[in-house]
This record gives sequence, structure tokens and C-alpha cells, in this order.
Amino acid sequence: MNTVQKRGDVTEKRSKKSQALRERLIDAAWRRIATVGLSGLTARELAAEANCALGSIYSAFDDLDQLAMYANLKSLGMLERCLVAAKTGRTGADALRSLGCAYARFAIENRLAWEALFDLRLLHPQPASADFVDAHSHLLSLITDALREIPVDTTPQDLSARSRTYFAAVHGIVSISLQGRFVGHPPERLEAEIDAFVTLLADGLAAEAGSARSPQQ
Amino acid sequence: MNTVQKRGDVTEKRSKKSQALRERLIDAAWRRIATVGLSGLTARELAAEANCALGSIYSAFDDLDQLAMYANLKSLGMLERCLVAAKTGRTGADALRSLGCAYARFAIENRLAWEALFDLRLLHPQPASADFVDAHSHLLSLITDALREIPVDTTPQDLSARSRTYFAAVHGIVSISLQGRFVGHPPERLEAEIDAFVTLLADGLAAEAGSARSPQQ
DNA sequence: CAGCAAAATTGAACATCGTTCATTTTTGGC
DNA sequence: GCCAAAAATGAACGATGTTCAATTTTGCTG
Repeated sequence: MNTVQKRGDVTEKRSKKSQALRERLIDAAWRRIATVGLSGLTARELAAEANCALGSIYSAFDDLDQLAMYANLKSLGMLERCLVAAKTGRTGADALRSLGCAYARFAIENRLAWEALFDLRLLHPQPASADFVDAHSHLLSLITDALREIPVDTTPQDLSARSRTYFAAVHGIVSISLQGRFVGHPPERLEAEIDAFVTLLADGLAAEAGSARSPQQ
Repeated sequence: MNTVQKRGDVTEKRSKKSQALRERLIDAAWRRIATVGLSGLTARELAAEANCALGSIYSAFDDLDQLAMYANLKSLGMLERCLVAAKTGRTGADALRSLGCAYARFAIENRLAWEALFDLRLLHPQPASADFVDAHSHLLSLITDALREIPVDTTPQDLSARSRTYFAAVHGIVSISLQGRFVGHPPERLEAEIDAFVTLLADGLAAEAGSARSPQQ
């Protein structure tokens, strides 16, 4: 820690190049995940696609899992843009329906990248997984905002819990359908199924709030 | 195909031994999955646990994936017994709630075996994956039966589709919570969260059926 | 019981994987 | 142009799933 900075801004130009390598690797990793799936993300093919040596991957990232996580972060950003677009101009139950269908559409249109979001298991939970949770929290706030407009009679922390529940429920429907390991819905029926499901949820919530305001028993 | 059966029942005693090996391997595979997870199912450690040679695995099964699938089939049988027990003596919404909570409990208590049910990706979709779908279909019939008792006004094929949707929704809530990659519920809140969710669903369905029978608008 | 062909078992060997690290090449201020 | 520090390189390592030639076991036969 004593002789580190004896030269001025040596690190500046260097870090630009190394940052460029990092981005090149993340992009290459994302492309491979999106085209051949997470299991197709091999170190040697990745190095070829990013035009770097095998060992350079490990000077830019701790391991392939960390790199895959950054690629997933990119997918999560794409998902967020889709969901934000689906919500603009809509409120309440209408917004919830649109969000659910947009999620299903994103999963279908970006199948492999979407699958990788849930297939990746990190051996050593990484520092950047905090970014991952942050990104997901932002998605959840889209749901929370829509729920507030229903309006449902719950405390703020209940609202947050319900947002997580409804996101997870829609995700489960999409997941079981697309993974094809269990008995799910055919992809072409998925959006309609989710639309009906979210409608049922929203109606149930509205009825709950209504009966709470006017309990006629 | 001409000289195959020139001896009487040679295959009988032989097939008994080979069947015993298959069962020994499936049991050993299940134990390893249940204790160290699907990724801990390695050929060499499996051979050690089953007291057989490395190559014997491949005379009993096509590959490790097929073996893991039979271990998963065993887990699915355990899950089915849990769910059947949870449903006995209950009907309608009460049965649905009990099923959902039992599913969450099974996932928590058999975490690694339950995760393996969804983590396994088959390279070559196997013949026995039909058994897998059959087992899942039987689980779904538990839900369908409960739904019929609500009663909800839908056609039989709609009832089947709704069963799949509700199973997938509950699975999603459990999955997101336990995998811990996204923002889910803490395990100790999971059952309560699912109970409330299933109640909401059942109430929504009952309201739907009620308003259909007496449309006072 | 001995003979023997077929079946089952074995584990060394192979290809491929993620990862490491000694060596080489590049970099940028003096 | 020099040179120390940084970056890039790819051969090598250990572990993986899978194969297969060699060996052992099996169970009927004369």
C-alpha cells in the first residue's frame, strides 16, 4: 500500500482498456447465453467470441459464474424496460394485467436469457448480486404501485409482501409452462391464462377491500 | 434376433441382479441429491456409495441424467404422499389451502430433493419422462377435485387449465422464496403467505361463480 | 463336475470442462 | 530508447461424464 501510486495516472488509460474488456466479455457472454443457453457458456468459446485469451477472462472476472451474473443483470435491464413500457398509461388492475402479459411475452421472446436468470446458481454469492436484488426490487415497485391504485386495504409492508407473492405467482405460471418438465400451458395460451389469473386476483382484492369497508354480516 | 432365446430362462436370475443394481443406484443417487444437491451427483462418488464400479452405472442407465430422473421420480412419489395426506378429510377451499401449505412444507423439509425436481435439464428427453408427467398429472387431479367442490362454473378443460395455473402459481411463490436469488419471503412466513394467497384465489372463484348465478346488474 | 459361451463387471483411458500460473508481450512515464 | 509494472497468453492441472477392451462371473450343457 506504500508504493502503489508513485506514478501519476497510470491506471487511467489502463483501466479504460480493462473496462472495455469487461464489457466485451459481458456482451459476448450474453450473446452465448441468449443463443445456446447458460450451459453453452464455456470459457474457451467465450474467449473466442470476445477475441481474447482464455486466461484473460479470469483477470477480468473471478469466475464464469460472476460473468454470467453480469450477463443476467443485462437481461434484467431489458426485462425492466419491457415492463415499464407495459405499465405506462395504465393503472390498477389494468396495469397488473399488462405487466403479467408483458412478463410472459418477454420470457417467450428471450427464452434462453430469461431461463438463465433462474438457472444460475452462484457457488460464492458475489458482491454484485446486491445489484441483482436491487434490480428485482425495482420491478416489484411497478407491481406495488399498481396495487396501491386498486386500492387494497393493507399496511405498506403487507403491500410489499403481496407484490412479491403476485410476481412469484405469475413467474411460476410462466416458468412451469415454458420449462416443459411438468404439465403447463402451451405458449400460445399463456398470455390469456395469465390475463385471467391476474383478473381473478385483482377482483379478489377489490372484493376484499369492498367487504372490509361495508361488512354487511 | 435368431439365437437370442436358445437357453431357457437365463435372463430371469440375471435380470433380478441387474434390477437390484438399478434400485441400489437410484437409492444412492437420491441420497446424494438429498444431502448435497443435484450438482453433487457425480459418477465416481455415486459408484462408491452404491458399491459398484464406475462403468456399471452405464450398464444400468443411459447416463447420469436418466438416473437423476428416476431419483426425481422417487421424490415426486414422496411429494404425492404428503399432498394426499394433506387433502384427506378436507374439501374445497380448505383442501386447496392445505395442499398449498403442504407443498411449501415439503419444499422446505426436502429442499435439495425438491430443487432437483426443477433443476434437472434432460439433454435427451427420456422415455421415462412420461412417468414424470403422469405423476405430475396425478398431483394436478388433487387440485382439480378440490376446485370442483368450490364450485366454480367452468368447463372440464378449463378446470384442468386452472388447476395447472394454481399449482404453478403456488410453486412460483415457494420457488422464488426458497431459491433466494430474487426477493422472496423468509421461509417462516411462507406458509402464512400461501394460505392468504390461496384464500384470495378461492374467494375470487366463489365470487365469480356467485355473480354468474345471480347477476344483479 | 468340467467346459464354455454369453453376460456382467471393471477401471484405465479419453475428451472436455473451469481454473491457474509461469512466461511473454505490451504499456507509458522517465 | 529504457525499463519496471501491468496485461495477455496458452500450456498444464484436476475433475468431470462417458467409453470400451480386458477380465471375471454366471449358469446351462455334455
